Amino acid sequence: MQSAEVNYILKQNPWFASLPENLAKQLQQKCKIKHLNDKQILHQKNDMADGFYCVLTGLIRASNFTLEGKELVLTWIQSGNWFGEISLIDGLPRTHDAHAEGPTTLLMCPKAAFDLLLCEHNQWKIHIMRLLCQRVRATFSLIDETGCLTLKGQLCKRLSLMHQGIEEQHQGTTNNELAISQDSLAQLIHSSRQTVNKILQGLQTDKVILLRYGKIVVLDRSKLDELGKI
Amino acid sequence: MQSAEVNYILKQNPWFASLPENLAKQLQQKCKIKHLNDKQILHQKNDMADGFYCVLTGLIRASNFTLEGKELVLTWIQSGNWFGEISLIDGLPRTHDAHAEGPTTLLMCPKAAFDLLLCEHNQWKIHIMRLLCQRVRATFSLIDETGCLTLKGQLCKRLSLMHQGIEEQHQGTTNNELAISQDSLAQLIHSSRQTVNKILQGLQTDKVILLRYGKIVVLDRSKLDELGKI
DNA sequence: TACAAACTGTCGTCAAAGTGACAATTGGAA
DNA sequence: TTCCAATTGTCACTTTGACGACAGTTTGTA
Repeated sequence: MQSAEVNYILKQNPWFASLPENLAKQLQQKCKIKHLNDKQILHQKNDMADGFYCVLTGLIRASNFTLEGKELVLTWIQSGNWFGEISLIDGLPRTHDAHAEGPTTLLMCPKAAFDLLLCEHNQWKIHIMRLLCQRVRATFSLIDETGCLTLKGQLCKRLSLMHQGIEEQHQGTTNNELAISQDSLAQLIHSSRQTVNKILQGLQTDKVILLRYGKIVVLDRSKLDELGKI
Repeated sequence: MQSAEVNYILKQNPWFASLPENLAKQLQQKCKIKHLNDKQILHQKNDMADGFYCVLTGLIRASNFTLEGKELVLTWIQSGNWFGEISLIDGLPRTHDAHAEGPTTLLMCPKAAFDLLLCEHNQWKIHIMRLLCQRVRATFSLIDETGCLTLKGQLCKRLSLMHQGIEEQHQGTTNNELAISQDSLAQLIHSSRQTVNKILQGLQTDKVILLRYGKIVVLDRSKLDELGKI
């Protein structure tokens, strides 16, 4: 992967973009690229932290498992987003499993390097605090969504967020396609494939999306936004 | 309220107890005591942050409202727990309404003092980061609970946590009573009073709790823990 | 002691959504 | 080109739990 490409992806992320030039460079210099195949495990819940990550291409699925073995997806992490800081900071184990959803490329800043940054450059602490605040706010939003919205609302919200995430990365050249099966979507909102199918067909009838094999074409994101508003 | 009393309450909280002596003293010196009546509002969602708080006695209910006006309770904050740091750090508005549940006493560290601490004493940043990590982990737990557990499981988990919180504060002298209506419990787990009533009566039949007017007597917390395990 | 407000117990009804089953479609790999 | 696995579409069945209604109980207060 070209360095310019990596730079472009990183800069699309608001948190990274807000870093002072020198800090951004420091972090990037400590990172190495890591490739994962589809379904490959990055780490499991209760593993000790080995590094701080950023998704470059592909997706990371963060999930837990219930006692009965059902997978409970927390979220998908799209390109440009950093994750894994919690365990690095508090020294406790990982909160979730992390699997690659499709072939995925990551940046990885190893734990030792991360600790050194945090310890040697006091400026870093304030930016990590900001990242943590974003994490808390995003997680609160998730709770609000599941509490306030119907399944249709939750689905629209997620579709909208994913579409937005893709748009930010492929400025201008977006084809409005989300490569995702209805099965996976169901997992994401803790629902069933059949229910998701029914909702999606309703949205197709209303000309908000088009359904294709293994993907969804977004026709009207503002409508999705509206239906997913809290 | 006696200073010794305040000290005792503060020291029961793991985060505060983990602070170095000098930092704990600094924070405490900047704080003033604030009283709230039952149902009084501390702050509302979207207010700007005015300070960092700790519950001394009583309870704070953190909640949001849906578009239709239904209250969505995130959690109750029990004595010894600090809150309100998110908005102070990222400068964005409050994430939730905060109401007093019963007559409540707080410690308040005003925003200006908090900012000064954070800016002048570098040690503080690491402790605030730890607090933020705890917040994220607690919020993840909440999501896991709602996703994994049946309503009965969620209810048991919450009862267990509340009982534990009370026990920590009143060491030895606990009477095992949780002063809480079934209505409020229903709000806490986003359910209905009638359903909560049915579950609680099942638990009473199994001799896990006793039901009283406006309160619940915990007979067997280990059983509650077990039923609320993920 | 009487009264009102808050709380609890219980029932029937109804809508939302999980589940199993099975057929049809699509796309990639041999 | 053929075949297989993944995905989609659809239906009937069942469970869960929300909600309205109403009666009974407890508590504080006048």
